Amino acid sequence: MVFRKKSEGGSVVRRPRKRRDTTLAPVKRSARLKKKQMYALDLLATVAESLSSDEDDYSTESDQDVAAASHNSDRAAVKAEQFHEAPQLNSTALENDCCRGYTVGCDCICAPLGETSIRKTEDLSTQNVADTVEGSLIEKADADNLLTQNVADAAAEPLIEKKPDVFAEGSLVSCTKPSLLDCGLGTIPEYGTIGVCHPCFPTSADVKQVHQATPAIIGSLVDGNAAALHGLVDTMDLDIKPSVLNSESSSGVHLGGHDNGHNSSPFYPVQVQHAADIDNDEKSTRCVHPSTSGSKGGHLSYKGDCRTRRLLSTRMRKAARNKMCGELPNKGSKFGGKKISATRRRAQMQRMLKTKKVVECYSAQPSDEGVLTETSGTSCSRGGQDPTCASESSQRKPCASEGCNVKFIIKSFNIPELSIEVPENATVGSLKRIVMDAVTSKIEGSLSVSVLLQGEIIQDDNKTLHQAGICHGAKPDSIGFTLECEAKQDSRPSGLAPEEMDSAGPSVVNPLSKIKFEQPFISCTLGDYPCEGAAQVRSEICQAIVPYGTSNPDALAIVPVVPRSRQRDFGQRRKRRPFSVAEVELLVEAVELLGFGRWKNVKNHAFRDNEERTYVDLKDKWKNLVHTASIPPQLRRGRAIPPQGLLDRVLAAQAYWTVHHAKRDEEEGRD
DNA sequence: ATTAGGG
DNA sequence: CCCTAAT
Repeated sequence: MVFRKKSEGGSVVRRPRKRRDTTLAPVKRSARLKKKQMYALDLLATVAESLSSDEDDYSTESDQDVAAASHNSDRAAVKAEQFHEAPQLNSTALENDCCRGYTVGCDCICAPLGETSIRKTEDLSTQNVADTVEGSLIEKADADNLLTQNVADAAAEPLIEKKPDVFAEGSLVSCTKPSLLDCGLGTIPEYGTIGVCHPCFPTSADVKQVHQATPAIIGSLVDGNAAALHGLVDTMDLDIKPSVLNSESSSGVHLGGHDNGHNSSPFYPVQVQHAADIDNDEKSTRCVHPSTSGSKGGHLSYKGDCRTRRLLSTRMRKAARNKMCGELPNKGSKFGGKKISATRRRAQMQRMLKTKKVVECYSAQPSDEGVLTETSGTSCSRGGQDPTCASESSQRKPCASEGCNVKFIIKSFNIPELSIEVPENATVGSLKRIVMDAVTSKIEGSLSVSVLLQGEIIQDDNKTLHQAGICHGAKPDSIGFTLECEAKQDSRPSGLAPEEMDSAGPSVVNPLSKIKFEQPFISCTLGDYPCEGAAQVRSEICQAIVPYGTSNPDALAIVPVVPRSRQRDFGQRRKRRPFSVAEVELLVEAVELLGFGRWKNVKNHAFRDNEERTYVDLKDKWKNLVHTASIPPQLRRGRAIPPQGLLDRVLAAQAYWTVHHAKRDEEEGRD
């Protein structure tokens, strides 16, 4: 619903489904308009139709939803604001403070509560786990939020309690810097790749074969909460770089749950995705480091700052817009009347493909019968208590095997990058400990979870899913989650959602509940929904933690979701490289000579050899220079402000060429 | 591919 | 710096 409103906010009539409400150039506009209006009518009709059908669904279901949801939380008591804009990232156990954010990818599969009773394995210990799970869940059966915590606990605890294994990068797990990978861990000149995995569940025979993509099962029987789910964390890649290189410091930690088909829970619907899924064009290794995929060495840094978040969300929105455009491939020709459409749309499609990879790999692919069957059973059993289920079931589209049971899947989540300094004489053991500490210190923080619909973050926590537009009508890739890990800064779990705080009370803080996984919550809550949507978490990495680990090899092989190509790092941008004074001087010189506006010439004249600076950069820089120069010095902010003399030249050149351009234009106008 | 301009 | 529109 949210996105609908947004889309309606634009000029729907004139340009339905247009990505953006931008102004057309005055010229040619009228010419295009007729054609466009005709198309617009068609599209509008289509949109209206779909909207009205959706509305019907809502009208019949919303009341029940509200009723169903009311037991969950006091709507009035819950604050809407749930996002933490100022994550604290500096609490790593390491002295190194240049944490950029490491990435943890996870495949989290949600398990409806009832599923815990389903066991397909004879494995005794697995069964024990199931028992434990069942027990723990029964205790809290009616609190969906608690299940959420359980999942989070399960995912988090192994990280905290288990020791990582370290292995050199030759193993399956991932290279981060392909070009630098040839160095062994011991002699790392610049980067080493360290895999961190959790020791397998005791009953797992595959523990030692991490490099063969054997999933390590993490889980704990000790704690009832944690036992609720089994996380699989199989790999974590970590780039370690000497501090000397801090300027480029980028360490990536990848917690990759992985899956080779060797593990999925017999009693949970598990959808696992290969590590290589995301970057299947990366041959045998998956390069998960954010910096690998960027051009010019840009890093995807999750610094947790507002800007980054804003950037990410912006991009997600845009990606969503792109997707929406892409949803009408056969209608693309309708836009053909616009000349620019062809190339631009193609470019958009390319971008879209890049960003959409994530989406695609999140689309639950119920490739396996057993798993999904279990899912359906649970959903329905759960739904039985809920009137919503029945009504929705009747309305749900008949969808083969998956029925209403495709759950939300969190493929991965990002946590702040971690930079680790390790003395050369460090032992493997100490390295493991360091990595472990670093990771756990991050994980121990909290997860900030955002729910995205069509790329838009749904802010209102009190909305029912239907109200939020999350319903069976939603496209599988329309639902997304962002999980951002925030380092623990104080004892209070900042990642807790307001309602969680409300229900648990500030004084009752289960240490294991600090990490909040929204996804299981959604899965369970939505179990009654005929939701087909698979949740997606945007990140450049695709998996890591797979709960409900099991040693059942069959279950895992089931769901190899193979993405088309390596995912573009979402939100990645070029590494910021402030102009040096020398560069500014060059630029000023060039502009003094050539004038502003012909940036290609300026580039060729002064920055020909500087690959880093494009003419667009120069243009931008000039713009900024003019702005800087035009404001009083007291108001100037920033580290490297060019000397006043240079700024004066900027203003002079700007003034000169402005006049010059004006004269020229005037003359041209006369001619 | 360039240029311009908003964010 | 990014993104988009216009050329």
